[in-house]
Amino acid sequence: MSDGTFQSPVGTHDVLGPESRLWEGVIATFAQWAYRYGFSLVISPLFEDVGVFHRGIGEASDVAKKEMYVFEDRGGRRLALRPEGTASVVRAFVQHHPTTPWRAWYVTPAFRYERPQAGRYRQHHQLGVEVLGSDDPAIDVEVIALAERFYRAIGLRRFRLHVNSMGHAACRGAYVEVLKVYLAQHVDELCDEHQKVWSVNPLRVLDCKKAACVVVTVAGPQLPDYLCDACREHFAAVTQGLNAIGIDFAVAPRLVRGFDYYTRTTFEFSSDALDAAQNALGGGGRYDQLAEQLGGEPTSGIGFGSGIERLLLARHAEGEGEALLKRTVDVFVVDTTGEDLATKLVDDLRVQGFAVARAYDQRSMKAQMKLADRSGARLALLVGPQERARGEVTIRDLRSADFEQTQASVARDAVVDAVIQRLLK
RNA sequence: GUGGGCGUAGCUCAGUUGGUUAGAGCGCCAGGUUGUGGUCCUGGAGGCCGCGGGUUCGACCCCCGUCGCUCACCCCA
Repeated sequence: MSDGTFQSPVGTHDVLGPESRLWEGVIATFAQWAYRYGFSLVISPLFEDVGVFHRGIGEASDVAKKEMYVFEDRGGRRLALRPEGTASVVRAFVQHHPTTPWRAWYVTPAFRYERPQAGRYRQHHQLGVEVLGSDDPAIDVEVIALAERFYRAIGLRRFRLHVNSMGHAACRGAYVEVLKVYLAQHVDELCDEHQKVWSVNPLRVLDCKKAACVVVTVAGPQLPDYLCDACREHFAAVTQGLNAIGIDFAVAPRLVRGFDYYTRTTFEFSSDALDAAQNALGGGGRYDQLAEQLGGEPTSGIGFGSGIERLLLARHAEGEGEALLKRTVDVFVVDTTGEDLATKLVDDLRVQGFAVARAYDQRSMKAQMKLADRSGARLALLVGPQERARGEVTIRDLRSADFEQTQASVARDAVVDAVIQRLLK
């Protein structure tokens, strides 16, 4: 638009009411579940030294290579807007040395420069958790369980969980060598793109959805077969733990995630209600090298992140959540005295804990009643010249069919009690 | 980064082979009911037809450009 007005930049969006109610619900639910699992909120800057992300997520990854918002500030510092949540949190851990195991949750925008499409934005929003300072498989289980329980709590049902282990540096390294040899023998069978770039990061080929690559990799060496004893035992403990608490999952030997920092446990939740192009609800895994890569002591960690837009998209696709859109108030105050008696009445009721709305601009009784109806209020309180003269307020039940009978006037001093009695009985 | 579809009222959309005052539904405001919502009736406000240029006697309509939205590829959340 070039008519002198502005609009939100490409790939970004404003969320207004009533849709924002859905966001409130999702975030509040996550905060509640994170609290249950012992996590504390961490708030960290939206931008970091670009090195935090380069060293964290890997310079070869698509996100670091071509999707980051990098800029220089007035002091000549090279900064980047966060493309994901984990690297910043680990940087904060390294900087502040909190006691371990440290359990943090976050909700944050994330920025990636890419062409927007369904379920994909330049600014999207993630919520997630990180645990640093222990490699106990019980923690892997808890992190996965939190994600699963949270998804169910917001109403999702049609999703599945895939888990895998990527091993640690040594056993994954050994696997990558074997994979390279295998891929070298089958180069001409790969998809067009990977025929050229497979050797840069052979693990990426496992992630390729093209039929050609899938055929080759399914028949090739599988990562779980190359795990060292320690990693194998760790993974067995994770799957055993998931079984113990009744969480359904499937082992996906070819599941590797987009960021380089993952080790051992990796997992992804995908929605069956969404198209494959954007069915990833969230995922995560263990990153036992990341703290060290960011200059800290070797510290193992694990976390997961989930996109809020995706969660809402998936829930919508499942036909859930629409009922949450309707916001209502408890009481609507109608005042036609011209003396603003509503101001005190509204304040009294809000202090008592009620959600209260009123009309403004001296509108007619009829117009105010119409607003009262649309507000979804259970009760309307009417103050007009008659009530003012008698020191009363008329209470009307907006939900009852025979409102003529249930309408009653009470003394101004008794209004709060009357409302309490009608709404809390 | 590459390609397809689409830009008309706050929202969802009509708009005939190019023809002069651009429409509907919903929403909003007011009145019918001089103090009473949910139904109904009547009226009203609200549009540089995304923006710029071109063709034409004449453009919402055709052409070019541009910006934006959207979908797909890639990758992800």
